[in-house]
Amino acid sequence: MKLSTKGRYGLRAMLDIALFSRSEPVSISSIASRENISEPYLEQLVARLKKAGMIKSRRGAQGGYMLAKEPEDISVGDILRALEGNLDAVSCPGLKDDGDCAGAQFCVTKYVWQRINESITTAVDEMHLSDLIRESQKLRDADNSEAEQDKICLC
Amino acid sequence: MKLSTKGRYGLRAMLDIALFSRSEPVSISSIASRENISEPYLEQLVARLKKAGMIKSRRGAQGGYMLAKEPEDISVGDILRALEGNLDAVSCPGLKDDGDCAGAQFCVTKYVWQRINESITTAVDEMHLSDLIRESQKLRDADNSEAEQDKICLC
DNA sequence: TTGAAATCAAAGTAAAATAATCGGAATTAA
DNA sequence: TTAATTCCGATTATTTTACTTTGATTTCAA
Repeated sequence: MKLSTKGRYGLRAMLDIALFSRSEPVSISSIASRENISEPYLEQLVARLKKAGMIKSRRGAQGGYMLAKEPEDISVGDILRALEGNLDAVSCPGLKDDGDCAGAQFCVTKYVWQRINESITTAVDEMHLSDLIRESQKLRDADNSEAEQDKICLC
Repeated sequence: MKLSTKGRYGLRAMLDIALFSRSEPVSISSIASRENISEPYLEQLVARLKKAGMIKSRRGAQGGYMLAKEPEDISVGDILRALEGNLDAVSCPGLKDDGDCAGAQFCVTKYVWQRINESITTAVDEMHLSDLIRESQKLRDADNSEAEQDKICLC
């Protein structure tokens, strides 16, 4: 029932790209050092995000990654699904119309799984990258100290 | 992000006990054969449920398990937590007041994890064993066929 | 034109979590 | 007493996760 590092690191990477690729693409190595993720592992995550069409790349020197869509058109659910696959807590065939489950007719627990799945889906799909960017700005604005903003959270 | 068999089998076992231990306790072996779960594995699950105080046992011949509380006082969340442990999708120290996370001050993703965790908690805590019993009755009442009610769902 | 900077791709590995299995001791109703 | 049952701890097998490794390909810039 845990979100793996794929989802956690990947969402941070996505936000990093959103924040730092305004004019120029950002390289894997710069994301990796800012976010404290190993470069080769980050490569895999970024590959999934690209395959899902939410970032685009420029190869070669001075290359890197940037968003492929507007931040308000990228939901947290899109990002997590690209990284983790289906987010359903239970993938129950009885929940699909065409699903073949011998006992679906008398199955009660399927309603439980459905309710849990729906609550997760609703939560992740109503948050967007644009919300995170805005929230991030707010936190930095509120901070009037000389605090080291380089201390990062690994969640 | 998946619920393991512990949670899935365990909830079915719990509902089985609720439905079949009205007068006499039900044995591991009878639950196992009805629900199609291996006996030794089911033992482990039932041990967790007992430790959490939601079922009680009678040892020896004719022994078995029965509910330790009223079905309306047992939430699906209680059951799943007894089996799976904490249901939080991300256990982020920055979310707790006393949690020490160097970067919590500028962490934005923690709001995402919090929102997901809350949605799961709300969903599982508002469903109770009594709801499942009622739903189960409804399905059987609605069924006027001679259908084999022994075909079970493994979810 | 050439070398460095980068993405791209696929395979391999170590550790952890999950899902069981197994053997036997303790308890109790008949 | 005996058969049925819970209880308990240890062990093993399988799967998933979290990386690492290797090497190729593309592109820019000096």
